Amino acid sequence: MARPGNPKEKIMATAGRLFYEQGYNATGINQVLEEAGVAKASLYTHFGSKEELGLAYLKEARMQWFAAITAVVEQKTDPEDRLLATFEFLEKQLPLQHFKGCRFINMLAEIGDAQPEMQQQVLEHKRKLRRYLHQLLIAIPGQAAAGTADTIYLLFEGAIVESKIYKEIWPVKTAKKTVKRLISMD
Amino acid sequence: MARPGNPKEKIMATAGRLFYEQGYNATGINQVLEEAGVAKASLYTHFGSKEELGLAYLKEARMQWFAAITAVVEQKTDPEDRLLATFEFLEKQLPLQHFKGCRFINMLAEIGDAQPEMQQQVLEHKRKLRRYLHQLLIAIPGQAAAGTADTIYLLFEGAIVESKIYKEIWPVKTAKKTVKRLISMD
DNA sequence: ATAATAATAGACAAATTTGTCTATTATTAT
DNA sequence: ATAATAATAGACAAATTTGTCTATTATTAT
Repeated sequence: MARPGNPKEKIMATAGRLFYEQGYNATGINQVLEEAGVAKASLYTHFGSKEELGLAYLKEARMQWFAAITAVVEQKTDPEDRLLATFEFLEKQLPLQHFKGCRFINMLAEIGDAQPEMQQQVLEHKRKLRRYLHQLLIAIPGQAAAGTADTIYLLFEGAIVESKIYKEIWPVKTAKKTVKRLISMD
Repeated sequence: MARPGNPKEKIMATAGRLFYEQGYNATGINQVLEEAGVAKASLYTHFGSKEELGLAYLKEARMQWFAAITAVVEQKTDPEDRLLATFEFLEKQLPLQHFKGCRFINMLAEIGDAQPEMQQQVLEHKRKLRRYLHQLLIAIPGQAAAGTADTIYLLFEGAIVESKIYKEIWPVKTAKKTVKRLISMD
């Protein structure tokens, strides 16, 4: 079961996969260790506890998620195409991940007020996404934004969550269609 | 810790509260028993396992949730008011529940493909909600529906999820405003 | 009143979970 | 080459988890 990379990276990769596939609480540290092919002490020297591993997971996921979505958006030059590319990102990504939904929303459902740092990571991730969509919208000439940016944000988030529930892509397509309609209204 | 009702009802009430507040996996059977003031054997005669209790919880929650939302909708007679009343239901309900979000989406984040019956309950709950919103929309004269009903559904769901993340009510207000705008377009 | 049923307290088991610690081996830097 | 550092295997502990079982008590129906 040896995997490429140093023990810390192996733990991060395996935990990232298992937390997403099975959930944070349903994944034991022993399974992570076993599938990563790494000694238990390595986990506790690099991360102090399971909770810190969970926090590291969220931080890593934030970075990777934004890297992935911006990479797709930056392939486009037209402002409208750039906004719509965020939904095309979902259309490609969600089926590839077997409609497991959003890592952050999933984690938030599992943790409580006893883990404020994790809650904070989720909140900051979503704030950043909200700002990002807002920026993409106001880059389109003649878009006053106002409530429209938040509507787009709600549709984006709704699309992720519902495609998880139905394990179908129509929520993303519907959201994208509505966004097109909204930005052609003003 | 004696609570009103027979043991089965006490377990349902306590599990319903704890699963929602703490999450399903984070809530042990012993805590449910202790807070319900009920013997362990009572749980295992009425429900065969924790998983069956989880399933009963979802079924009960489905019933109660629809009873609550339809009660609010049925106070209105004007079709447009009836559709908007669903968002007013959220505006009232979510803060009262301290923005814990949707019981079904929360549960879905915790369970995997090993619990298909629970997944099915979530799916059927959401299908029913989707149909319900569709019906409320097409009752408004001059509404062709088409994709609009699903857009409203996505905004409704997005509003629940995001108000949980931000612990603020603006997502519901934004969603409601957009729905008003959408139905006055055609 | 009495018999049948339901519920209780709580011991117990088996498995699992997070986390620590030790002795040994491998890797890296000088 | 050698010393310092990193990683390993795995025993061990303490707590927790789900679930079973027993002997006793309370409730309900006749």
